[in-house]
Amino acid sequence: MSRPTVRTTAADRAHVHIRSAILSGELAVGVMLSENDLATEMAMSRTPVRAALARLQEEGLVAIYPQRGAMVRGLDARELEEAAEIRRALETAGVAGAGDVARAALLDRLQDNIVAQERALARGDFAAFVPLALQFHRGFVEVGGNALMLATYDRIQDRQQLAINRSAGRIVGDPAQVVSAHRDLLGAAGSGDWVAFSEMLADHQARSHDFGTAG
Amino acid sequence: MSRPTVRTTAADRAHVHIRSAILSGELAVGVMLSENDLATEMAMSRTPVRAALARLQEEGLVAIYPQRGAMVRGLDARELEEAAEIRRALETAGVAGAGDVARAALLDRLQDNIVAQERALARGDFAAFVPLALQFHRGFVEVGGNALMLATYDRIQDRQQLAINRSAGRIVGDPAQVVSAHRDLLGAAGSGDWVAFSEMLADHQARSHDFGTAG
DNA sequence: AGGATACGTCTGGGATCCCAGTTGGGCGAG
DNA sequence: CTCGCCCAACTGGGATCCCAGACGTATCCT
Repeated sequence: MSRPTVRTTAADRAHVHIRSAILSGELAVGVMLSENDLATEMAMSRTPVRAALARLQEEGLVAIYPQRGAMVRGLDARELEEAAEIRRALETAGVAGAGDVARAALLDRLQDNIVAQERALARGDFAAFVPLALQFHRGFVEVGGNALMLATYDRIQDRQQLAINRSAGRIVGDPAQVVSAHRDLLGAAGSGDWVAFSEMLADHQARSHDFGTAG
Repeated sequence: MSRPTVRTTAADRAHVHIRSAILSGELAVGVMLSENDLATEMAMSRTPVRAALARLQEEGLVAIYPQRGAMVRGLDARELEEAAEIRRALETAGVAGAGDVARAALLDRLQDNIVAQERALARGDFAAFVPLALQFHRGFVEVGGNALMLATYDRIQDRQQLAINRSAGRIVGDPAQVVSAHRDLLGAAGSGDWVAFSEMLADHQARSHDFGTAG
């Protein structure tokens, strides 16, 4: 009954450790990361740390300068806008590619999600609202049933997480308007009108200054 | 005037080497890759080879089984279809996000490309046609001016390359019809009608059995 | 005093060594 | 002859060591 597959590799531990440190804002943008320091801090060799940094570089969270060090990468406004455009494309594609039954199931699920969003905003709990909003938007990709697309979306999505935590609760835009837009989006998605969905989403992203907040 | 930045790292060399070997079909799907063999073959240590394999795993070209080895990953029909759907979403988004001047410039460029496609097909030179077709489709993403989106597209695209080389010249669908579809796509893109573009592209992909061929 | 230079110390990249886990083949028992 | 077990030869993961390159600083010359 042993589970040999769960063997958590040190490189993975290093990866999630550094990653969460960056996303949580514990490691500020621009700080130089030393393989040595990270290794000693996590009580392991430099080898897994280097592997983790390489992965993080591919994910776009750090930039490795040869013979210089690794720096926590920030995202400029342009990059955030580009990420938003990609998410819009994928969410739209998800809605467009969804079958009727999947759409119906999505409607149920996200309707509950919206209620939770309203409750969170009503008590001013932004920390609870942000994950709900992210999950809400992700649902439109999930409904398409395209695993590769969902993985691509997630890859883009979590660099967004960085900017969100940077702005720390400072939500741009009227909360009520955001929830209202979410409701409209869900309506368009439920009826399968992906053209309208895409345009509403563009508007929604622009109004909530989506790059930098939860949208 | 020295260019110290061109210092090509051994890990990069290993990466492009293995990558091209896989994409060219030199390394068949399913074969096990040994870090030792690869290292000795390329006259380097296992360290850069391992880094390269890790990158290739993230790119989806190989699968690494712990304590077992790395296997060249194949793509099943479902994955190819999913990739096609993503490419469609991104090409559509590129067209939708393009400005007027960029679209006009694209029209010029791709018109020449289509002529080259016709010439290649006329002399039955599929080896020349495939890169042209890939470049053609990529143009719709380029025109959007979203660097991150283009990078995402490329990541998805080159796993397609694998399937293309697998089918080795066996183009499914009528060549004349393919070029005709390309011409229609360019027309829709030139007028900025991204909705029509998306639907035509879906049809085009389905007709040419896009997953597995050049499309 | 100002600037060019040389050196010490940091960085990451690569090589080598060691270890645990996996596997498949061979040998022995039934 | 067949089945099961055991061992030997692989695998990749991690640790350690060594190396070349990049900076910062101190120093020396002008």
